[in-house]
Amino acid sequence: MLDLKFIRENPELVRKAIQDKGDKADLDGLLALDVKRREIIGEVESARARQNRVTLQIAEMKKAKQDAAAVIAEMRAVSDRIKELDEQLRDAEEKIYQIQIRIPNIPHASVPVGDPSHNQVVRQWGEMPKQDFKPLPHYEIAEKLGLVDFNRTSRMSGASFVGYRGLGARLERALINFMLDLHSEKQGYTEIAPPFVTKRESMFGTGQLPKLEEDMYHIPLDDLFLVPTAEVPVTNLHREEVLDGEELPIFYTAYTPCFRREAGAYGKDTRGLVRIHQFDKVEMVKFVKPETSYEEHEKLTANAEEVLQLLGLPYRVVSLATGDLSFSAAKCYDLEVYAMGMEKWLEVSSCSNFEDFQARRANIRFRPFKGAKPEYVHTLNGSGLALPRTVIAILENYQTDEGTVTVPAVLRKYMGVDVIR
RNA sequence: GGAGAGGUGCCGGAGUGGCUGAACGGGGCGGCCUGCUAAGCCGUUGUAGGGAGUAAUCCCUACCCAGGGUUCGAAUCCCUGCCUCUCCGCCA
Repeated sequence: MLDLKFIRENPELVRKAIQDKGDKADLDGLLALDVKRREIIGEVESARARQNRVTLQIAEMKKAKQDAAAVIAEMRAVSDRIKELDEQLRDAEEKIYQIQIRIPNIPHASVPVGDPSHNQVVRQWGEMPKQDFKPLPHYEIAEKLGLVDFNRTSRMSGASFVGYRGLGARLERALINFMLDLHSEKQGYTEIAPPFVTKRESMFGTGQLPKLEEDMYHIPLDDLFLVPTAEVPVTNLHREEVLDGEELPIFYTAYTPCFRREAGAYGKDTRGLVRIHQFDKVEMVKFVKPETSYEEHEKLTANAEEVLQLLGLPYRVVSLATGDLSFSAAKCYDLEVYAMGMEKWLEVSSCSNFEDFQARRANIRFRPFKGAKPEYVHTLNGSGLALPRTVIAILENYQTDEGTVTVPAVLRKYMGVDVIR
């Protein structure tokens, strides 16, 4: 969330951000309430100052065995007035807060302004795959090779739930291990194995709540949420902490399944593995000093790109326009892999810089040096990568005219086979 | 799941209704002193909000896990929540 003082001092900047992101937070309501709030504070604090003075007198009088009844009666009225004002203040602050937490982060100056049609392809990597036979879509390949149990798992858990079998299951596990190994051994990330459910506060910290509650799986009995991404548990690892400046930057990587209700997305991309309620993902999360966050953002994106490069999958990097940017992000690159069978670019990674937006919500700070005031860190995260669409690209781009799938070289040691047949 | 204990400043640890933003010890920082062995002495050491001033700064308010309540007045009493620890039970 944004700092209240910042909003007060830069209302036009905030207004533009709300507009550019296509949001409709009530900025004017907040500004009016803020004026009211400060009026109340002025009054209640002077009343309290008086109360503090008189209360000492009462103690003196009692010690001197004087009758304090009259003064106490007077103070009772003051006390009542303070309570009244306190209530008004609480009410105003709660209303302000409810608006404040719904104001989106401000896009960085380098982000293209406009709706998603203004997304910018900033670079492209790899050869577009070509075959002299008619490539099949992944769901047909998976069906023929017995890699995915579309029908049984739907019967068991509902539509858009998918389970893997045989070499399909092995491919899933191979990809997770390959990605975690790359991030932790070569790219300097510390591996985390977090819980797959979190409390409400953690979902709030990273910005999923309150806006996206209907997209989350919720366990009412314990008021817990299934994680929609490892970003939630891993970023919240340092919630309510003041980190030592020397610890920064902190790089984490984690595998989790991701649970998303995808409310409102029914009928879109329903075929195969493109959009499912539970999918595997390896995530990277960074906690950095503010002045380095944009440099770290580029590096994070490069780290995700390396996964695709090593897998030999062609992709492009898209800088999201303001209208496509998530609520919490200041800037975001999407990585889109090309899948030959579907003839589509599929989003497999979002690499975002949240600046201090999440850090303020989750209260994650650092002390730049000994004795200095704590400042908010900048948080970033990026998928490295989401598995199902990576699997789509592998199955489709590596298919042969014999109906088999060649295993990408880097995965062979994890798969134990060179060809899926 | 049952029973109990507890959450105080950077850390340890006092404090059970007014004089406590908080004793004492440690650490950090600043200074002094010193040839006697990683010593001694003195001082200092939180955050947030509101207001005044060009500013250094000053005034007020709040904060002893969080949120409510009782009271003229709460770190101290009551309620709720969160977290930690111990014992018992259950369990992969």
